[in-house]
Amino acid sequence: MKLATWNVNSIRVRLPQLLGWLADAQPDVVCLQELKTPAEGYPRAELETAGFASAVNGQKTYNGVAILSRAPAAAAVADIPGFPDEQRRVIAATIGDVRVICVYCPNGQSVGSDKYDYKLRWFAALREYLARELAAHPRLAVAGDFNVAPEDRDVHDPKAWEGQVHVSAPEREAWRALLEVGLKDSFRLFDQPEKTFSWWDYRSMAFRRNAGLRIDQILLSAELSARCASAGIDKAPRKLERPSDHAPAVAELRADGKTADR
DNA sequence: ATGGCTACGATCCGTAGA
Repeated sequence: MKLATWNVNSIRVRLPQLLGWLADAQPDVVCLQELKTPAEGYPRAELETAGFASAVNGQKTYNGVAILSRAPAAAAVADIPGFPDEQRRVIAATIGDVRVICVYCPNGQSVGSDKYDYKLRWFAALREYLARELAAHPRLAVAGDFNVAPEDRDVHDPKAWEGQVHVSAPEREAWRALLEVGLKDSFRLFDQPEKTFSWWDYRSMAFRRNAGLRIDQILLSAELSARCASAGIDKAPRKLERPSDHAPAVAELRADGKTADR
């Protein structure tokens, strides 16, 4: 199973690029963030024609998430159960033998702001949700835009970013607390090229300067980590005309029953 | 130099993203 996550920054604007990337990259499951449309504006039919079912949690203008899958998705659950929130940031579904949770974590705006406090409360609620889900589903993947660069090597210029939102110590602790329930960052299961990022600012030619952050991740339970054959970032869509500011993160899982050679 | 770009929705600017 080839699993991906991509913050598309408007599904309607990015649909041609998404369809092109689905055809090129041939993923089996794709978590999408920042749809920026309610369910009625979601291009379900076009994606079905491309071979993908959709589990959608949409919202007008902001947020919005979906899980695309070639195989049917079962037991879809929207949002974080028990955490009242107007913002549509989470959708979960089971595809084959894997429970997939797609997340669009809050941005946080600036350290100390109301939105930053919301971000930390939101992460605490997500952690409790993931602990419950992991107990019920040992084959769990949590993929999305976490809006946290976990380590300095995930930041193009750690000095310039020091203490800022996306890298502040409380955010990194909140991100790390997600792993402590029993998840691993698939990207770090493998040697990776230095300065590999998943987001680049639209401004100041940031992509050309590779001035980015690695804030999009695919977290895997122990059972799925053992099945993970590769992980990386596909920068190709970021090079197109009118791109999303994010590139897809990808992880390949071996079929059940096979074990890693490593 | 505290800007720079993109998307949205309601206008011709404000909000938000990261």
